[in-house]
Amino acid sequence: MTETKKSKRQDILDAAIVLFAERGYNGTTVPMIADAAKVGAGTIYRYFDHKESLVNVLFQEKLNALFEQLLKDYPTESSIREQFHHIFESIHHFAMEDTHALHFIDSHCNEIFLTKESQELFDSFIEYISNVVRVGQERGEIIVLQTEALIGVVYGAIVQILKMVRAGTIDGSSPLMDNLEDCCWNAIKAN
Amino acid sequence: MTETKKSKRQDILDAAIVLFAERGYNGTTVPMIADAAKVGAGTIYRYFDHKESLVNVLFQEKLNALFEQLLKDYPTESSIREQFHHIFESIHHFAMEDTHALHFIDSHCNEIFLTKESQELFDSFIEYISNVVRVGQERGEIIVLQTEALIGVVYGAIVQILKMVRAGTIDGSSPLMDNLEDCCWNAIKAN
Amino acid sequence: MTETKKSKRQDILDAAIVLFAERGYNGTTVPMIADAAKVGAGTIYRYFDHKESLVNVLFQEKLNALFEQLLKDYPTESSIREQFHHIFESIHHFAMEDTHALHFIDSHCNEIFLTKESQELFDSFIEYISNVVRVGQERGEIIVLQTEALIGVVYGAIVQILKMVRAGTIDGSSPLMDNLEDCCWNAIKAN
Amino acid sequence: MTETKKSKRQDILDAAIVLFAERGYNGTTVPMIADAAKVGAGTIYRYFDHKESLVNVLFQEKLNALFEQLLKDYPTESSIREQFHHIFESIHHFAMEDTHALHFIDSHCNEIFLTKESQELFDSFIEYISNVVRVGQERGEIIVLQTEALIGVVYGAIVQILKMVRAGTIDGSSPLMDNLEDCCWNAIKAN
DNA sequence: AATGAATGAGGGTTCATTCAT
DNA sequence: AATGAATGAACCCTCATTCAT
Repeated sequence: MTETKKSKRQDILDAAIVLFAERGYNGTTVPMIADAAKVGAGTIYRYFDHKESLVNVLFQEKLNALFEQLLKDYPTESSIREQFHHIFESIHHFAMEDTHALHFIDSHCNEIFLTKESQELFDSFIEYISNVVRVGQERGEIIVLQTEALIGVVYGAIVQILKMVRAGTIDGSSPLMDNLEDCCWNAIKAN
Repeated sequence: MTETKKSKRQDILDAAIVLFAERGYNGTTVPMIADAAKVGAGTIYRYFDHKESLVNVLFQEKLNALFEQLLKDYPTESSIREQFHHIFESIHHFAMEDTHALHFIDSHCNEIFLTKESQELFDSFIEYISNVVRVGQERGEIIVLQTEALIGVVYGAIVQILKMVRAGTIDGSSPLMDNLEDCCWNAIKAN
Repeated sequence: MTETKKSKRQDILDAAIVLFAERGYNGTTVPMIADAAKVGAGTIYRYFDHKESLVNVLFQEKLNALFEQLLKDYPTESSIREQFHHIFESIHHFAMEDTHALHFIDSHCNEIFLTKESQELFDSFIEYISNVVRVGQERGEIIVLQTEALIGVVYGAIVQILKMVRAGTIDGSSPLMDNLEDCCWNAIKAN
Repeated sequence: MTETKKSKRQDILDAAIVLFAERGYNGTTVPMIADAAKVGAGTIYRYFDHKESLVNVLFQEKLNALFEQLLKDYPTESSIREQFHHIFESIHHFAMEDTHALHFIDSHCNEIFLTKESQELFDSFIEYISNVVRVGQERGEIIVLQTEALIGVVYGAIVQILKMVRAGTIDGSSPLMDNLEDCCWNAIKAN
């Protein structure tokens, strides 16, 4: 066959993330995933111990991909504003390339079926950004308020924007997104 | 009995919102709700046609409550900045009074089991705020960018902040919240 | 309704023991039990945590019933021969009253899904008979050979006889059974 | 390779009997057998039509082996007591050589998945012994009671003894086993 | 000949919903 | 009006069997 022949495992992951993003973990049944992935229901269990295992693998894989995007060409030596630009752009880029991943991560990051490992990975992602904010505060580029709160403002704004891009409410291309980055920065910049 | 004797219906709604907020609609079973409400499982069906009906009633009641909070003493004649303050404060107040409601609304507002009516109510809520932003843009108080995008920034930021307050990550009392309101405003104010 | 109205729980147990005796635990499905008991499959789970729980409850209930039969009017002061008679008769009586119970006990007593409690109950049953044999050996009524081995001979013989009665191969009524009791006794009596 | 290289077919049978004896037919999965036999799951289906076919082949092969053991050097001309000795010894020998076979046969001889052929082979085995008992009765060496019942006593006793040997409860070596043979004989001998 | 990935029917179990009490 | 026992459809998962390699 000349069809794109990814592995079944990947087919399953690809089908699952769409459904999890759209319907949530508990609203998605294993047969739904099997149908969407065009595999038998039993096949899913050759690659994943159980449904929870699948969602955790997916969560970690996507979060790692986001993390890699973030760390790629990270401008360690630049100003915090430029680092902020890099972060915003990375997340934006990630959301554009993998339409469902960011929404999936955001809507599942507090669920009780996430393993400790999944939760810690998410925490380390937040921690990474927290450090940038902290340094920005020390350097006087970012206002001095409880760091977590500032993360909340920016994280909430970015994720919501990208949810809207995904929903088609707003357009995810260049001029608007650059302006929205400025908006987010303005929320936390000093002065 | 001298206990607070609200109606069974209210007991059910009160129990359900906590569970829906914490575990999601699909992660919450009807027996769970019945137990938490201290009623028989069958009793729920005397007040609600089915589980979907219950979640829609809850969604609309809570959203209407939020809406009422918003409209109460709304400063129609004031500056957009002052209107923004009112909106921020209203949502904040709502979230403080009813710990689970805002998170419940936000985490369920895109679910497929919401009726058209529920969705339209949510849309009208967003539309109400959109109009404020639009007027602000006309008056030169708010930057001129696609209105929906600005709503997204502010809505995303506020909801995330209040989720963190709920989780105990940040403190929801006065000085910090006032500053965070400024942050949100800075994100969209003109110049 | 004027039908015999035992509890559903008892209906389930009554249906299950027949199936377990005839097809074994693993050869019996929960729907089979539900059909035979004329209850919904879900009803079984109102009374038993899971299938393993059901089989253990059944095992212990039946073994306790056998034990009670054994202890009822037990001739503590009589000769070992008379005690042997009582034991044989008790097991025989038990097997006649509850056609499937003895075969069920015997065919499941070594299964891995039995809980420690079930196993210990069975051990205590065997131990009870062992003590009789031991005393018989001390009194010179029973030959001196490893006690467990003698138990094996008699237990194996009795159970096999009663399996055959159950299968219709032999008749379980008085004259024959008395003679078979003598056979079993002759196997272990002194001289 | 210098390893004992029996056929795959034999590897499968050897693995299967251990599992069937320990876990029962329904408690044993085909992948379990494949793993234990160190063959692919599919390979089993090159040698056996399906799982039922495998268990029937095994049942018949083992029963034939037992039968052969029994017929080897059978003392046709000797006294019934000597024939009894031969039978007891043959079964004992068989059980010592092939630890799981006798238990497998006994625990599966009434199962519904046995083919008519398997059942008839088992019946013919019992019938063979029955004839010995019958002649013994005619010759006045064995008590006159329903033949099947006497078979039950002796068969049940022997099988139970050998199960206990297998379980390690009693020792299967000479002095004890000879005494147990006497026990069994005493159960059915005339006078 | 041999494999083991793939399948889907059917297993044990849960749960939204009904209904006799 | 209120209950919770009862139900059976549908859940997650297993496993006998097939088949491309």
